[in-house]
Amino acid sequence: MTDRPYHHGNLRTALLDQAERTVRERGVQDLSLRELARDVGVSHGAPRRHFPDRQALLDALAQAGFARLGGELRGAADAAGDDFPTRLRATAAAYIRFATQDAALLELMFAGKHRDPAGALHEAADRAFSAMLELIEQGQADRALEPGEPERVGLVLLATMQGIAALVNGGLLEAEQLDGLVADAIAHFLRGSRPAV
Amino acid sequence: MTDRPYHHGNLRTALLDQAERTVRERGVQDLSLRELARDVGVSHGAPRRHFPDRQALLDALAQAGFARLGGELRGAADAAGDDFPTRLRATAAAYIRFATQDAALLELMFAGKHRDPAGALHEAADRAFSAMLELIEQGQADRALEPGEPERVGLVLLATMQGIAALVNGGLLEAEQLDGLVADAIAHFLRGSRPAV
DNA sequence: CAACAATGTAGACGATGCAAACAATGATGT
DNA sequence: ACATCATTGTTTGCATCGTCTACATTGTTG
Repeated sequence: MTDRPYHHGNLRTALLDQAERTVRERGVQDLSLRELARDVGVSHGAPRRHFPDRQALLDALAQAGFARLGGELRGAADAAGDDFPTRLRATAAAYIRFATQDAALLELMFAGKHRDPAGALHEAADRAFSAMLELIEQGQADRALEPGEPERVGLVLLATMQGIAALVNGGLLEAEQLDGLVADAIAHFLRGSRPAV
Repeated sequence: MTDRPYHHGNLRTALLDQAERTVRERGVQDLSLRELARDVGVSHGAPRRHFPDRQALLDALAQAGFARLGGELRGAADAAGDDFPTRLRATAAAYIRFATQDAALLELMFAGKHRDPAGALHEAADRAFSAMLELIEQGQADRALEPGEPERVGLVLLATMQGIAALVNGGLLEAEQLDGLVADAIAHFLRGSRPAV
């Protein structure tokens, strides 16, 4: 019919890219495999070769999202210098930025409807959050945080970030209140885990 | 055709009840208006009289969810006696219980895809969270929390709870770690907002 | 160059959300 | 009591979607 080549070349990544764009603009609900195929210029059955069903595509999207989030968290921390509180604030800001700019994607990552609970997606999440763990360890080494298992205190921090993201994305928090809330939360966190000298 | 009465009597609440059940058991994605109508024993066009489209039904579900959440938070606090930390822990436990038992509903409440950002749903959410605000005020009166705007410190607490819920529901946290994380988070919160006497 | 695997196409099926036309019931005013 | 009217369900139709199967094309490999 058309004169495009029979084989796309890299359909899989093209689909993922376009899917991420559509999810960001219109949400997960509005992501249609058929429309995706149309956007990429391929028949509606083609995506099936790379993603056996819709959920598989969503899982892959979530996994890629964790990879990107981890990179942005590390990048923010690295660019923030050596001072621990500064690094902490920068990492938190990066998390919130990701969460607000890719709200639907974040929702997808935390959807809990995935096919392989203990599989690749979980590993991708752990890799992303290891950036936070390393930050916690630095804080403990700098005696800004009390000693103890980094995982435990890291989870508290992660939960707070994720919760703030949920509030903003849910519309329960005005945009002007966002920065203040993040600052308050970080301050709370630092004071709450300051070692008893 | 069948011998059931032409008018259902209270279709709207019947639909909401069945919808809440289906959402709890199979998630929001699997909620179909047509199946809902079949379950309630009515033609597939009937729900349209009460909910013009699917999103309207979801909005109503979310709104009812906030009402129920608020009730459970208040109930837990009231049943916990007078001691502030005890009340705080009880309220947090109630929040987490709701969040884990009705994970999909909670996701719906925080979905941010609602039709009326500043409307009835927002008010329902505020009413629900006013239970937390009153708790904060008691904590300040008891000098367990530093003085200041209750909204600000309340948001930090709410975000932490919601974040923990997201982690569990997302499968990033094992069930055995849940109670410990909640305890850690509450401890952090109390220490982080203890007044400097 | 011939077999084979990988990749994309085409058509079908059942289910869904939404819309409009129609039917039955309940309420209201006189 | 009865006609009128709004409310509430029913039925039919349509476009879209996800998935499945049979088939076509391309790239690779022995």
